[in-house]
Amino acid sequence: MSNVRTIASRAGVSIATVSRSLNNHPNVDPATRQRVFEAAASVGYSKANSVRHGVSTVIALAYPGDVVRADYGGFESAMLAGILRGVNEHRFDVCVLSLRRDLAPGESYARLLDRKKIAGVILRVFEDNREIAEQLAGTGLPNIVVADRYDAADVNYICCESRVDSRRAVQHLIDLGHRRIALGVHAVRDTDHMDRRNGYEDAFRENGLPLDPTLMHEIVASPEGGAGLITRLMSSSEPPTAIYFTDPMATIGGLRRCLELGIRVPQDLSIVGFDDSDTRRHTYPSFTAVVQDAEMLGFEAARWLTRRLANPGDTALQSLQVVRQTRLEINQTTGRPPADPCRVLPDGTRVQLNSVQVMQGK
Amino acid sequence: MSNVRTIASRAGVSIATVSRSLNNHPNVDPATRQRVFEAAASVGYSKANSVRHGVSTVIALAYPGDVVRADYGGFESAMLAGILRGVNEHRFDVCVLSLRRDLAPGESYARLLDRKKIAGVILRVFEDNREIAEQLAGTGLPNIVVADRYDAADVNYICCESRVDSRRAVQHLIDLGHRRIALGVHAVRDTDHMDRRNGYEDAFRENGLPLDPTLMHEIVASPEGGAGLITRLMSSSEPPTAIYFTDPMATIGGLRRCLELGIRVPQDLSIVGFDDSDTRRHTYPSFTAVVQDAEMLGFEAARWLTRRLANPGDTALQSLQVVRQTRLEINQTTGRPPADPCRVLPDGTRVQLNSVQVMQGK
DNA sequence: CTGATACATTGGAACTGTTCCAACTGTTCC
DNA sequence: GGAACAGTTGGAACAGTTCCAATGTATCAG
Repeated sequence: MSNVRTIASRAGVSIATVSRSLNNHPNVDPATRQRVFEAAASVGYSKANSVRHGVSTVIALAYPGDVVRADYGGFESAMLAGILRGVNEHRFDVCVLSLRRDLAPGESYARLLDRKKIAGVILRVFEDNREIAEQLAGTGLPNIVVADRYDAADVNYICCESRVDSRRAVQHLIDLGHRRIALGVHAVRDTDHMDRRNGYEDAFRENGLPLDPTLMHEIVASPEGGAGLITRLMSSSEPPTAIYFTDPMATIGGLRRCLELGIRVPQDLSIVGFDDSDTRRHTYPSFTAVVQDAEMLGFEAARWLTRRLANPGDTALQSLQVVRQTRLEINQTTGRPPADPCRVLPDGTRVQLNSVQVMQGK
Repeated sequence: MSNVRTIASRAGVSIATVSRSLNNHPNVDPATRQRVFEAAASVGYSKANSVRHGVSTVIALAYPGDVVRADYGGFESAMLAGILRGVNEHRFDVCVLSLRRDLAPGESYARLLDRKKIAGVILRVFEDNREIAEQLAGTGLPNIVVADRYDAADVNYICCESRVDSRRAVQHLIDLGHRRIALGVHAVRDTDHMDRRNGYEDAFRENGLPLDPTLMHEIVASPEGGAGLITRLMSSSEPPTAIYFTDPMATIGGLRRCLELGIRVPQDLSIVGFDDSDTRRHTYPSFTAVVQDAEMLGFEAARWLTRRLANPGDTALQSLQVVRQTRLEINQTTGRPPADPCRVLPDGTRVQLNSVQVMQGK
C-alpha cells in the first residue's frame, strides 16, 4: 500500500522529508516539496484513510474564503443544522474550514484536506470558486457541492431548482391581474441568480408580455438592498404594482420599508419573496414566497457523504446529483393590483396617478 | 513522559489494550477499560498533545446534547461566526460536537475530547449540564464556557450580564409613565433567565411598585410563545400597557401578533425586547431592546482559547472570567402609556376599559 | 459429563507517521 | 582562508494503531 516510505523512494528523499512536505513544515525546499506532492499523487496517498493510524471520521463544511459572515437570512445556519443532523447516522463529526486561509503554495485542495485528516467534504462554492469543486472531483476525496449545480458528470451536488417556481410566482401575480411586475434579484452570479431571473422572464414570455428593463434590478441581498429598491421604484413616475424579491433578507427589508412609507401590502403593492427557512412566517403580513429548504439540503448532503464513507464499496453511493424543487407558498402579501395606483415619495407622500389629488401618507 | 507504554505498565495490560480502551473500541472488558482510564488519568495522559504525533490545531464548539436545532434568534450562528473569526489569528480549525452522542460508558468528557484530538473546547452548556463545565475544569484540557457564568474559580467563562440593562429597560418604561408592565421570560433556567427576571424585579422594588404575579409569565422562546402571551394578556380584564420580552424570537412573535390584532405599538402597548444580533432592526417598527453581542462573545472566547493553546507557558492566559455588559437601545416600540387603555380580544375586537363603547378592531 | 464450537478478550509484533538531532551544503563576513 | 550561519536533508528513535495468534470462557449437542 501507499505510505510515506513508498512516496520517499519514489521521490528519492527520506521519509522525514516526505512527512515535512505533506504537513507544510517550513525548511523544505519548494522543489523537493513539489516532487513529494507529485509522488504522493501518483500513488494515491491519503493520510486520512491511513489504516494504521486511525481512520478519520471527520467531514468538513468548507468555504472557499472567509467563512460565513453574519448569516441573517439563515441559509448557512439552517444548512449547518441539517448537516449536523445528517452525520449522526454514522457518527461523523463536522469541521468548518476556510480553504483559502490554510492553502500552502503549490498545495492542492485535496492535499490540504488530507493534511487536516478530513475524510470527506461538503463544499459551499460561489461564482468565482467553481474550479475548486472541479479540481476536487478528480481526486479520491469524497465531496459534494451544496446549493449549486454542474454540467460535469464527476461533480457531486445537491441543490434546489427555483426557476419553475419563480415562473409560477410571477404567473400567480399575472393571474391576479398584475402587469407591472418588478424584479429585485440578488447580485451574486450563481445558478440561483440565473434560475430566478430566468423564471421571471419565462413567465413574461409565456404570457406574451414585454420585459421592461426599468423594472429589473440587481440589488444587494440585504434588508437595505430590498428597502432601497422599494423606495426607488415606488417613487418613480410609473411604479410597479408587484415585485419579486429573490432573497429573504431583501424581502424583509422591502416589506419593512413598505410599512414605513405607508404602502399597504398587498392593497397598494403585492410582494413575492424568497425564503430559505421560516422567515416568511415571522413577518407581518406573512409573505408569499418561493421556499427552499436549506436544512434538508444540508441533511441529505451529509447523510449521503457519510454513508459513502462508511460503505466504500457500495457503487450505488459513488455519485450523487440531485436537484430538488422549491415550492411556492401563497401567503398574505399578494393580492389584486390596486384600482387607483399611486406613487409614494421617499417621505411617505402619496401621489395619486390618475388625478392631481395629493394626500399625506398614513 | 506519559505515553501508552507508561499507561500499559501502570494498568498491567498491553499497549494494544490501552489503545483499544482509549479509542472506545469494542471487545474490551469494561473493568479493564476502567483500569486503563484510571491509569491514563493518573499520569495526565493526552493524545491531542502527544508531541510525536502532530499537535492538534482543532478546537471544538461543544454542545451537551443535540447540537443546535434551527437557530431562529441567531444567537448560535452569530456566536459561531465570531468563533470562526477568532481562531484565525493562530490558524485553528473548529469542529462542532455533540458531547452526549459519542460519550462511551465510563468515559470522561476530557477523554472523549482527547480521543477526538481536540486541543481545546468552547462549551455551550445549559441549566442541566453545568456539571460538564465543572468536570472539565479539573482536567488539563483548556476550555471556556460561553454565555453562562460560574462561582467556581476554576471555570473559565465569557458572558453578558443583562440584569442591569433589564432594570434600565423597565425603568425606561416606568419613566414613560407605565405601571402595568408585564414580563415574558423564556422558560430556560439559566443565568440569563435569572438576570432578566431579577432586573425586572429590581426596577419594581426601586420604584416602590408591587410585583404582580399575574403579569409575570414564563413562555417558550419562540414566535408562538410571544404571540400567545400577547393574545392572553391583552384579552384579560386588566391588560398591561407595556411588556418586556427576554428573548428575540418571542419579541418578534409578540410584535407580529400586535399588528395582527390591530394593537398599535407603542400607542396601545409598549414593547421592550431582547436581541442577540440585528433582529431589532428587521422588524417594523424597530423594537427597543436589551442587546447582547453574540458574535463578540464567540470571537473573544475563541481568541483567548487559541492564544492560550499557542502560548502554553503564558500565565496571563491561564484563566479567563469575563462579564461583558449588554446595552439598552431605545427604538420605536416604547412610548407613553395610552390615555384610554383598552382590551383587545383574540378576534381583534377592542373593548374600551373606561366605557361600554365597543368598536371593531383595526 | 464431555468434547466441540463460538465468542470475547488479550498481548506480541508489525506497521505508520512525526520529530529530534546530527550532518551536510553553500553563503556571508571578518 | 576560515569561522559562523542558515537552510536543507536523512537516520534513528519514538508514539499510537491494528493484525493476528493465543488464551480463556460460555454454550450446547450428544
